[in-house]
Amino acid sequence: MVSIKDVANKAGVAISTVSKVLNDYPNVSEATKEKVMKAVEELNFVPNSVAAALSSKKVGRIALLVNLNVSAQAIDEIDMRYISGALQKAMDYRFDVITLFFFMFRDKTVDELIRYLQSQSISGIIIYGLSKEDLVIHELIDSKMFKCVAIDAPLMNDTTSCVSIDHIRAQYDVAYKTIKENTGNKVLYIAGKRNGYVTDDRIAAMKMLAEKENLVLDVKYGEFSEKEARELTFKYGKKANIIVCASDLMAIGSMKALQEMDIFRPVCGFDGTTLMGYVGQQMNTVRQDFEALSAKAVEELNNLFNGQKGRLVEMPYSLVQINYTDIIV
Amino acid sequence: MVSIKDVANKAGVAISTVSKVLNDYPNVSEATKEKVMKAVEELNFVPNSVAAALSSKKVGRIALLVNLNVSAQAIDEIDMRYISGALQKAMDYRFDVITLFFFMFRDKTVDELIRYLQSQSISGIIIYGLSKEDLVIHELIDSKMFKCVAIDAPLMNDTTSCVSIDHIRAQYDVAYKTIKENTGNKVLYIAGKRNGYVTDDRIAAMKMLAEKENLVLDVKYGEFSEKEARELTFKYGKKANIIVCASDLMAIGSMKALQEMDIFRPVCGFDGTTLMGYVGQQMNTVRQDFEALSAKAVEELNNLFNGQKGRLVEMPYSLVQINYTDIIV
DNA sequence: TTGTAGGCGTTATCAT
DNA sequence: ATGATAACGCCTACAA
Repeated sequence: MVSIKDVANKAGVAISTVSKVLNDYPNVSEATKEKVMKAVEELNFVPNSVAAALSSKKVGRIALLVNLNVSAQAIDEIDMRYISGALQKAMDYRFDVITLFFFMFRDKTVDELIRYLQSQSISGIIIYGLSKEDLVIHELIDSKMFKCVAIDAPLMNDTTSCVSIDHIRAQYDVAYKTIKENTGNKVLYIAGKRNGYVTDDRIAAMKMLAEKENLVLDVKYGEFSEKEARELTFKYGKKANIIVCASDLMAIGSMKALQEMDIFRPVCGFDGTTLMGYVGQQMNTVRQDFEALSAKAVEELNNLFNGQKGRLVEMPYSLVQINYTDIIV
Repeated sequence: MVSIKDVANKAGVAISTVSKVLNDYPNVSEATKEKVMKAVEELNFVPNSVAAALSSKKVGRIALLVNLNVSAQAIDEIDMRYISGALQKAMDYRFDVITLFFFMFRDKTVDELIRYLQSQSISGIIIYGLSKEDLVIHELIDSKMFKCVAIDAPLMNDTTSCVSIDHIRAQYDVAYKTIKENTGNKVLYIAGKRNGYVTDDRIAAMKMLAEKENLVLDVKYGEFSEKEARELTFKYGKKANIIVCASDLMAIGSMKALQEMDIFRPVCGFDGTTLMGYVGQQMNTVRQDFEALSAKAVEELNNLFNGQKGRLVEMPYSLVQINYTDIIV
């Protein structure tokens, strides 16, 4: 393996000089800079990132904390896009990244989690799919030992940012559109997880809409479960005119139930997953660009590393309908 | 951060002694072993894996090389299970793992890839979704610089193992079952990728079956594309009695086409993804346990690390039908 | 502007 | 059986 030493020899300078060139230090003459870069080229030198991580207290290693829901595969799509988006962006910043799943730390304490992350020289964390019940992760954030970026969870402090779309407006928009395209004022809202971060926001949006448009709003918690949405629809679907769901998965569950009941109700979802293309029925949904969200999270982590304070970063969304012929490839 | 030095101080021994205890070296007395472990407990010491990786030429860092197909989300399910299975097992062996996608190295040469992996102190690699066209990856394997385990690609040498189900038998079985459950002897086989590893095996299986059962076999390449399968079905579906597909995704594409053509043909798939539950039509398929496959790959990597030669590891499969109510949760 | 030297946390080789 | 001590490859004051 060619090391910085080899480069230094070849360039006829000291190791530290090479290091300075490589890390964009000031006070290096153009001449030596060129000599060094030439040697780097010729030797195909790639710095050993493990050694770098050990040596410097510099940032550069980040962990993706993914709340994998192993049973629902529409979730797989979202998580996969999160991971893919983050890894791509991380390459730009030359961050090393390790991927971790919540379930790996199921019975661990914060301290154990922290020590594990330290043992990996992790300095930044991106958290996907956090819900209020994940106490350990919250303690982790509160510890302020690491720079954090949470996706879709409005947890900000000096070391923590949040990247998210405007769930209130998005939920409002998609429901409004669906209502205007159809008739009736009785809407069943199948919300997400009780006490979920986005859940409360979205319910608030629905209440606003109900007030403005004079709707009779029935709110039930579907726990982001397709099955639950299905059952709620069997129970309450008939007496509603329109069904608004807090996720595509639940929208599909609801729609399938309606089909089995042999009645029609317009249903709208949330997320814009390709799975929506398989249902046969066109539904409005909110399209989020999960890869872009995740890439932005990496960027934001970099900002935090550079001394910026935590903040909310809002990302765009769009209203779409997803057809089978759109998603296949 | 508590280091090995702190442990040594607390236990009243030398750093090297602590290291020996921690790494199960021989020639350490029970007494000191206990002293050290007690100090470890009390200090909640977790060894810094980055430092360990730098210091020792020991194995322990592995890379997951995933051929992410960003457009097909049934693929997401499979890849997610691969990743999840590997990460779980890796924890048991205390392997550090980094996840990489093929597209990250799209225009890179083998040498660049090798240097990157070296810069990460990677000693083992698991490869998912390899096809014959991925030249760089093949060169990587041939270089024998790393221990490799390929999933579903029969590439073995002294440093490379393969973990896979028996694709020939599986394809034979699922097709046989479907044929026996229905009538007619004209079967359209929508194969996978031209020159794909599993593709050729499965085509061989179909030919065997055709001979034994006196079938008229029509083989077309669907490239594992749902869209392609859909179009092939529009073209050739009518004159077949039965359609056998090399993936669930293609089976779904085919089935959807049949539905639009308003004709019925039994279709069977391959993989056992949950997406099959959304089609409404029951289809036979081969269920693979992707997490188990991936976990086995990690195990096999460990075997290779321990001096074992590369080999083929065969995993079980089963024939199933997937219902909507089975998959939702 | 450049180079020297100490350190990051471990592992591993040698003495003892 | 135990303990110094030199790597591992890089970063970073600090000295020159």
